[in-house]
This record gives sequence, structure tokens and C-alpha cells, in this order.
Amino acid sequence: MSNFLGSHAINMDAKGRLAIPTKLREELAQLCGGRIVLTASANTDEERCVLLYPEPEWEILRPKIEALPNIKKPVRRLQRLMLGNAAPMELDSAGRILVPPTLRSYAYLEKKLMLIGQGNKWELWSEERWMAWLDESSDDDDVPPEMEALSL
Amino acid sequence: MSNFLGSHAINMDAKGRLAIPTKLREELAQLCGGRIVLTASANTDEERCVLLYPEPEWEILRPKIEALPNIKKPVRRLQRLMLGNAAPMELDSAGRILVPPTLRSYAYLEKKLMLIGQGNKWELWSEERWMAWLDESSDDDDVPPEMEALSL
DNA sequence: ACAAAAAACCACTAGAAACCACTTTTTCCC
DNA sequence: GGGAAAAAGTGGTTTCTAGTGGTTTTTTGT
Repeated sequence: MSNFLGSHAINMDAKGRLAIPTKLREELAQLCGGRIVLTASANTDEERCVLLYPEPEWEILRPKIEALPNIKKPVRRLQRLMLGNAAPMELDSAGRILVPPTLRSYAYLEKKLMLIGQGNKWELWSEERWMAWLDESSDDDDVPPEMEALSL
Repeated sequence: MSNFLGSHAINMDAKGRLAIPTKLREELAQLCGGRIVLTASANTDEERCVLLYPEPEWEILRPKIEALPNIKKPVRRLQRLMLGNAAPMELDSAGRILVPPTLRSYAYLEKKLMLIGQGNKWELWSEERWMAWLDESSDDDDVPPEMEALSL
């Protein structure tokens, strides 16, 4: 399936639209006919960003999220964020997408953005916040065993 | 059936009316002829919001709530909140609904509201409270294993 | 220098929000 | 209890902003 790598610096226009890089445009065209889903990431506040899934990937994930038993608060948070912000859309004739206002403000998106490939999806960050997170995130020593086992 | 996604920022007017976004209006029109039911959510106090069901969804849910054996207090609470606040209504000619005063005050609704898609229903929040809940709910580490297992 | 892509720009449209006028209901006082 | 005043509800119109589509200019890479 999809295997997105690398990153792009992109500008958002005054109306909240951003032009998908042409390479990625073509990839998305043949992968899902240009149909994608934007939604909010449900990680910590420092990691607020917009997630961009090709539609088929989203349709794998969505039922799993909906099926979670939601007695526990973190589950309701995940559902409210990821379902409550999901926005299916297609690229316009110029290969652009309009990011919904709620997502724009959630992820603090202004003009300068970073699009980060994450295998099955892309992450869309405020460039400023992305830079800040890179600096700040290095000092965490709570490493799960799966990661310890990795030989990079 | 219905699968509501995404969210909208909406303003309530001075008389407690809010205009349903046109996209959703059309969806509701063909789904249930514009007949919906508003009621109160029965979660924690921090999550007080108004629930908006298309009538058919509500009619699936209502008998289940009514049939619950109500010796235990939480059940009576659920029944009193959800049955006792249920308000069937139709959109007016301009696609607006009048939120009953009791629901307005229950969910602290003032002017700025958020409408959050949750699959079979919508949640209507005070914008201020919605923001606060997002911030406050992130630092809860009581994550059930089903959620831990998710790869987003 | 040329071609392609990204960014900025501009004109147009549709939707939301504010506004206003009118009706009905409730409340309070005589 | 009746009437006046206030509040709440209803319907419609106007204004303005955000969304949409397209074009031009600038930048980048070859």
C-alpha cells in the first residue's frame, strides 16, 4: 500500500488552501483517485498537527476508532478528535485542498507549513511548531521495549 | 446509516437559534426529512453538551434507554437526562433550530458553539468548554489496551 | 535560458451572521 | 381577573466574510 517518505515545506494561501506538491499529487491520483481525508492528531498538545490519509487507509482506521469501547476518557478524546475533525476531500483542479478552519486553528496552522511523510499517512505541521518540537523532544528516556530492540 | 464526520464553528443568535450548515442541512433533509431530536449528554460534568440525533437514530436508541432496569442510580441519571431533555424538532424555513432553554443552560451554550460529528450523532458544545476539554483531557494516562494497540 | 512548479494575486459566489420587524406567550401590577 | 409591559419565539432581509475558481508572477531546477 502507501509508503510516504520525506518532507516538504509548503505555504498556505490567505484563504487556507495549500497546494499539494506535484509528485505527491500524482501518487495520490493513482492511489486513491485524489480522495483523501484530513483529521486531527490525538497526541500530546505539543504534537498537534493535521493528519492526511489517502481514503483507503482512513477506511481501515475509521472502524477501529469507532469500535473502541468509550468508557475511558482517553478513548472519547481520541474519537472526538479524530472522527470529529475528519474531513473527506478531493484536490481541486489546481491540486489544492482547503484545510477546514477547525483543523487550521487546532494545529496552529498559519502560513508556513511542513508536510512530513509517515508511511501510511502525512503529518501537516505549523513550521514553527515543527521546529520547536524537534528541539524539545530529544530528552525523553521512556523507551518501550519494541524500540529498544531496534538496531538502526 | 448516518456517519457524521467533521466539525463546524457556529454562532447562536440572541434568541437561542442556530443555523445548521447547508451541507448538513441537505444530509438531514434526505436522511430524516429534517426531523431531529436534541437531548442532553450523560457523561461527566466536564463533557456536558447537547446531542443531536436524526430521528431514526433516536428511535433506535430511545427504547433501549427506556428498557434499562433502573435500580442503580447511574441508570436513573441517564434516563432523566436523556429522556427528560429530549426535544424533537424540525429545521425552520431558513434551516435553523431553536435550542430549548434547559439544554442551553445545561451545556453552558452562549454565543460561540462547536458542532462535532460523532458518527451516528452530532455533539454541540460551548466553544469555550470544548477548547478547555481538549486541553484538559490530554493528560490522562488511563489508556485501555484496545487503544494502546492502535497504530494510527 | 528554459520549463515546470510553486506562490501570490484577483474576481466572483455562496453561505453565514447580524439585523429588523412582527407575533405570541408570560409576567407583573393594578 | 384584566390589561399593560416585558420577554421569548418566529420569519424574513441585508450585509459581509469565507470559499471557489482561475490567472499571473516569481522562483526553482535542469
